[in-house]
Amino acid sequence: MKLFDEESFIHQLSIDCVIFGYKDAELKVLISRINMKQPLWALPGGFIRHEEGIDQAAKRILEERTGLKDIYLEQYHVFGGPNRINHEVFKGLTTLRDEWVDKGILDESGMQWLAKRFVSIGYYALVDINTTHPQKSELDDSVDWYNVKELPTMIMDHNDMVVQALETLRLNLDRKLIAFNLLPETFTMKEVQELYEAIFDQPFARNNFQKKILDMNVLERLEKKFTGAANKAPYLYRFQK
Amino acid sequence: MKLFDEESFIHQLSIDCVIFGYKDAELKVLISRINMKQPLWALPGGFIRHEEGIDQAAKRILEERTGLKDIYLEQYHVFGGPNRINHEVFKGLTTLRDEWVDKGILDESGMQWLAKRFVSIGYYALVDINTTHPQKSELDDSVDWYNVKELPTMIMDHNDMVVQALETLRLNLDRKLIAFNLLPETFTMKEVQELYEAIFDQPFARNNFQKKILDMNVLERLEKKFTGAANKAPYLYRFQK
DNA sequence: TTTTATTGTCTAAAAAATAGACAATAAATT
DNA sequence: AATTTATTGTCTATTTTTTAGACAATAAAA
Repeated sequence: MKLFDEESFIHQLSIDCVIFGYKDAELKVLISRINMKQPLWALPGGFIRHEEGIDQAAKRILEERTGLKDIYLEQYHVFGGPNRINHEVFKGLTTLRDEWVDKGILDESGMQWLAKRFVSIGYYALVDINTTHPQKSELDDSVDWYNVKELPTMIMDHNDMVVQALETLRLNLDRKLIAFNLLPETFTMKEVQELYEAIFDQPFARNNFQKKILDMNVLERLEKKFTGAANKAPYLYRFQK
Repeated sequence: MKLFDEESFIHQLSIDCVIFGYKDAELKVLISRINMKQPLWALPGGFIRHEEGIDQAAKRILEERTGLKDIYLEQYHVFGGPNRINHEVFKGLTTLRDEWVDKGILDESGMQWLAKRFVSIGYYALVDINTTHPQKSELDDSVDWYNVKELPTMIMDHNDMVVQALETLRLNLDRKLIAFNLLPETFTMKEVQELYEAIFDQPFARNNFQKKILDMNVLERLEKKFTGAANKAPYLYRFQK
């Protein structure tokens, strides 16, 4: 099967996904290492089919590249500089060309397509790492979580795409109540706070933070959690809305 | 000269501009009536050249379609439904086809291109109507200001594009200090307030509104304005930042 | 039994937003 | 010339929100 079937897709328009995850009090991003002779890191991305809407395309692309299903993605910015060309992948493909052409997954017109200048729509989402198990596709060597503060150098402007997605995330965190997507089914208030501190990369006052979150009126308080620690047991909360 | 030269542009990707203007305490939008047998209303839009960035393209398109120069446009949303096809304009073109093909401004491949499904990047801006004089292009019968509350029915999803642009405008008005673009060089506080009331479609308290605006520290107070009215003369202000 | 660490909540203080009041003023009215 | 009217600019009081400080409750360790 042809991997880059230029007939099926809108040309020169792509989608890239910034998937934030959270674990061990650290904010992470899902990044794939592309299956090439020399390693290339990139956000999970792809192209838009003629018969699908862009939101739908973003969902499909994310699933194809990472196996993640039913993730709510939100578009946040379009990246369209005049020379936005994927030199890195194109260079990698040329070294693989003969092998892949033989296998029938790449042909000349596919190569020409990928060498063009692309405009890319950035989408972002937040997921709970504990319940999310990315599966790499045949395009990639790996799909893994990287600490947002220690990202590898990615192709094109993908590092900048993450920076801008993070800005959008911070702006929308309270308004859209998306933070709770990053937490397990039940959680303590301390866990919520650590999550906020990871996302904003700054500390919050415990007393006022608790009040602010409870005043949102979207959390249900459950029983206390006996942690075995030498202190008062915290309540567990569940997100409801 | 060929009007729709499909070779020069990225296919299936367009830009549409929502230009807000303000006059007589009313918020207006710049809308063109396309030069067709039967009238079609549309936002000023166009396509992206291979060698230009999208922001640059938006500026060029706006100038080509309306004559407006040096307007700061900001992208706000991408519209990419699965069947986003410009039926209206295509239908209009078919009735003009023979005439235009004769003139050499349209050919078969141009028609095929325009019949495709398009993803459109929405841009918006604010301008001072008093110092802005839109000039229609040869594509259009007219380019005119319409009250945002009484817009004509436009092609495709252009009415929805305006709604979403207005939401973005309201969210960003204070943060980006764009309101003052809608006012003449010097203005009174009452004029600023009327502008805000037009944009938000709601009244503000005069005393507190004045305080809020002055606390932004971006206005310079000039001399008083002798209006000839039977009351205290208001100060004039100038935007400086 | 006392100590320690952490949680939940209360209150005080500070800051910001809202509402009410009034003096200043330019022209119209008397 | 004095008074009235309409509008502007600003001040203060009030309310609401945010921030900071304090302390009781609690589970286990000492």
